[in-house]
Amino acid sequence: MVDRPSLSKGEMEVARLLWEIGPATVRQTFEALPKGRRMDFSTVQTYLRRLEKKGYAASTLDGRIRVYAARAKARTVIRETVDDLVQRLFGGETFPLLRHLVEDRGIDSEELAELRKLIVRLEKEQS
Amino acid sequence: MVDRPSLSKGEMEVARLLWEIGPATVRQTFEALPKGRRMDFSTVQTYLRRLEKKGYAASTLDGRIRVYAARAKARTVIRETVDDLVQRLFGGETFPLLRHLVEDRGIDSEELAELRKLIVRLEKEQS
DNA sequence: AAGCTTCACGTACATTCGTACTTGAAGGAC
DNA sequence: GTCCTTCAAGTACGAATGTACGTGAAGCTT
Repeated sequence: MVDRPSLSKGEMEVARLLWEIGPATVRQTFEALPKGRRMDFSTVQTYLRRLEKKGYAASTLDGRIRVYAARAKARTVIRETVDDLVQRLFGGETFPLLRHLVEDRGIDSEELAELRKLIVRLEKEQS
Repeated sequence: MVDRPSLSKGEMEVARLLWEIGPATVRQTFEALPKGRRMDFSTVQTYLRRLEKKGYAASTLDGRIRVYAARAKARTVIRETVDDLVQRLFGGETFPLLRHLVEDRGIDSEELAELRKLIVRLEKEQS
């Protein structure tokens, strides 16, 4: 529907923070960065500005402080992003990515159980 | 190990073709593009050149024709790429991506069965 | 042998990206 | 009311990206 330019890697990180902590100031977003991920305050500011320009966020001034809120749903952006990746890296096939995830990277038994539940549910729905 | 600059989206598409069809000339790669994916011959050429420069491919001249071969394994590149995505878009958690794949996008019953087999096998291995 | 076709190779060029720094206003501390 | 801190907003700037075009040599066609 709305056609937005796609997110760059850096923008993605910041968008994720916005989804996680809800509407937030630059500083709050900055502080929500995963420890170990160093990024200048003003870099975060730039990303937020760019997110707004691209239509992924909206901001308002609260007094003299600007507050950013996500405008696109995480689910939607994830779908678009993963679609694109699947196209480019897997030629459009989803399953290889799925297989990669469960085979080639540590999935612990808890997640495995969780996944199994998911599958059982889906199998029921499909029958 | 080898530290390569990451692949851009366009480079990814072309790298995938190289993995798929094996060592290939620019033309062969060009012709392996999915129908519907228009890209100039010389754009493909540029991507192959850049893949080589980044260390993902190697080429040799066969007479006057240059032949490109993948140098990085698909599996490795996929791991790196997906790792990066998971970091940025999911804050490092793999499971949400997995859930997205099975829930939010059509997975048919055949794939579901396949996935189930995978899981059963992994559960055995883990126990 | 003259002309088309196909390459390799170099070059181009606007846009986006990552990553900030600067300036000036507003608030708070003392 | 002076100084320090914190913002917003503007600007910066080289590297990477998407997407080609130009040139000149080699080979193919007739």
